[in-house]
Amino acid sequence: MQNAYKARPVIETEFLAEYDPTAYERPALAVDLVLLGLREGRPAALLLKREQHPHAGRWALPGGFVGIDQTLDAAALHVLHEKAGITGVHLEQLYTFGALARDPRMRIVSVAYLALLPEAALAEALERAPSLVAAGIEVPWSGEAGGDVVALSPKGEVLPLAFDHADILAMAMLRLRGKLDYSDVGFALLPEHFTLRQLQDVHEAVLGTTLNKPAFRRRMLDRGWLAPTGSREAGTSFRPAELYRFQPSR
Amino acid sequence: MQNAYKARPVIETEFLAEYDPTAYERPALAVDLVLLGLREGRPAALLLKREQHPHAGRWALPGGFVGIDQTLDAAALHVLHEKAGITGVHLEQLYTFGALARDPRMRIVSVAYLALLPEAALAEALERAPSLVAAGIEVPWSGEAGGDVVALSPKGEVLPLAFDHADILAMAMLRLRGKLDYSDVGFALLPEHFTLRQLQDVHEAVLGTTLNKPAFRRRMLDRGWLAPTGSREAGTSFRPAELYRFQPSR
DNA sequence: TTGTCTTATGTGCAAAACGCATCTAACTAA
DNA sequence: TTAGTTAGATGCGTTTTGCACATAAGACAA
Repeated sequence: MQNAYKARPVIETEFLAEYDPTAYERPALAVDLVLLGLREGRPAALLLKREQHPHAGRWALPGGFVGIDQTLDAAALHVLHEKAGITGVHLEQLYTFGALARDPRMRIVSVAYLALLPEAALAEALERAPSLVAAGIEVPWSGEAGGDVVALSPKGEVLPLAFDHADILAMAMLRLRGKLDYSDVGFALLPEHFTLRQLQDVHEAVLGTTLNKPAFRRRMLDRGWLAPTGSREAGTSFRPAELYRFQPSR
Repeated sequence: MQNAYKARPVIETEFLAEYDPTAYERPALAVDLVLLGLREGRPAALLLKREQHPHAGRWALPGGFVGIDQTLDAAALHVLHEKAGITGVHLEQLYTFGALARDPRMRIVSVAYLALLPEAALAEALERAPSLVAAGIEVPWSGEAGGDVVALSPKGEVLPLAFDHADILAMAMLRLRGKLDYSDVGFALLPEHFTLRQLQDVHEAVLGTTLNKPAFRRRMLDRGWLAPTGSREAGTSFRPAELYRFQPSR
């Protein structure tokens, strides 16, 4: 099967490209952002309705091309700023999508990013960019099994997604679920001060499960990431909960 | 701080690019492969010595440009085939590196891939591509802390790495360590039939620690991924171990 | 003032997972 | 037959986890 190679040594067929890569046609390079937050205890992503030709009427992730003098992270920050009007949120690279016919107009390779928006940032984005819609993301698989996701309008209608953006959203949920309980990403969805119940709500919303309260509480407190602020939640008609801050481990 | 945006709605500055993206200069797009296997119980990556201008004399990961009609995975498989002469090994996308001055010649964005080579595939690559060198990878941090890695020649000399390939190697080790005990990637470094000891050796080499034998054995057997073949290891001067096959969970 | 409602927070305990020492099995070589 | 070596199993104390339940702290209404 691979014996055809035994006879001849490996030839560096790329050496021409190494010397004159401009001789080859290049794919266009873009970034697409999953702007993810929580609405009423469920994951929600900010989407734009496409008005123009390819996939007109379908819903797309905010994105943009990568400038020749722009790093990938800078391009993602630029989209965050220009298309959602926000800064200062958690942003991480997700995966790079390079299928040939992702975009029917031309070959575009897209580096997907995941931005995590606390409730305030999500509201701010909706205010600053009125064309954005917070679509509920249904994840019909459990754990890290993977699979499709469905985007729903605030009224509950299924939103058809443009390009391969359903795949990108699925990858975002998969990665977030995978990282949630061994990393500190969960805190990126919370305001600076939060209660243990809010932290548990974040985990339950992302994982799509319910969690045992005393066990969750113990596990989180034992991690050493939570610093009590001394003050308490206000405005409840019952016992107010302690407010904590996220303290990155020393 | 972000109030400057309150006055004006978000403008789609990308719409020109959406219509005529060829008007913008594009970064070149490449793939770089971490070909990782184990040599004498330690991680090893296949590197090429650069003979030409940028970083001449330094050691680089095999890579190549992404063709306009090539998916990213296809480009990675092509490199695997042309530069290492192998096929049929585990290959997964790692991360995309896009720093502005990664390559001094021009702007090149590179999608890094991780290929996991069982011992036979590693030997085959070394035979088919004699310019490849199996460099030992030292990982001087524990767990998933992250940090630098060092490449060593077979004689133990430090090999200076080209471009940002040290970062790519570090990312490869980080990801592999992270995935090792919740996924089935470990089996990608083993032949079809293997003993529990060999499986443990793989885990120990990747993690850079020793593991408790009975606990490891129990954990692996309880996962349901191991199917006993009924036959036993040959050629030992002591009790031969049972050979297992990897059986993806039903 | 007191009792009720509701959620926060703490406790006790059984089940499961894990680390570790140790025991037995199976094979070679002398 | 015996020594040497590693595979594989077992027992047990410790740690982690799941879960039921008890107690604490606030608002509110009678």
